[in-house]
Amino acid sequence: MSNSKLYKGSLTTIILKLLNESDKMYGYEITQKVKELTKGELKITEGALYPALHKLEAEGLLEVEVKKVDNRLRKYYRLTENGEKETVNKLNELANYISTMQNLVSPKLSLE
Amino acid sequence: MSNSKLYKGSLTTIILKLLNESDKMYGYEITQKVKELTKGELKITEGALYPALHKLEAEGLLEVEVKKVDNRLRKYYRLTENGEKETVNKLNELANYISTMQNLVSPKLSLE
DNA sequence: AAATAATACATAAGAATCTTATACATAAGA
DNA sequence: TCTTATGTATAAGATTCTTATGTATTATTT
Repeated sequence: MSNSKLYKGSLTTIILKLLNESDKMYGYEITQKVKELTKGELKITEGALYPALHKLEAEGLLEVEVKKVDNRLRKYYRLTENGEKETVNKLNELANYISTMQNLVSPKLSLE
Repeated sequence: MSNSKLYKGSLTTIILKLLNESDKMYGYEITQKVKELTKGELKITEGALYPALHKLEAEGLLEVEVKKVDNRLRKYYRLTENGEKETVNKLNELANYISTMQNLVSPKLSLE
């Protein structure tokens, strides 16, 4: 995803949030969207993406619709009801993470 | 560390930053400090911490000083010169990560 | 006095997530 | 024609963490 290890664990959050905005998306589209939105900072590899999508589907957070476009296969994913709930959870977790980490690394206001 | 998977990959950054502030610390002290600073949000387990410290030492980012206090062993860690440089890198990576993720998940300002 | 919690370190098996490599297939561009 | 782009998929290996276990001393509680 990036040379930084911090992105480890973030992929699910990213997928859910993008699907929450875009209604339905297919895998390759997600990789391109992320590359575009982050101006190349973050590149989702297929080896990470597809297993993640399959897992989310298996967990009932995503549902699939297969389409053939230009004689090529596309698997469109969209959030299920549980998927929408989980999106809220994941976004809260991200906000918490950011807050906690900022608190940990920001120079403390010293009272001495 | 937490029920949230987002913390995966953050431990090194946390350790380096704490040592950057506190000059020298020992492992158990780090776990307590993190618990205190995050008000219990984040608990560093020994199974994660000690291997991480050993790895940082092996990489030459930390150096160790063993002391006996109250007949109990303490291994004080402090940043080496390279460790200080790497701390800067890690903090930049964190700032980048936060910025990128906020950009990804924040509702976009639509121009349409 | 005895049991438990706290302090202090360590490692090993397994889970989870990602990288890297490979595979297949079609369409578009050089 | 060869490479790049589009599109999905999996498998081996690396990395990081969880959970469990082990050892040892000191402090606290029962």
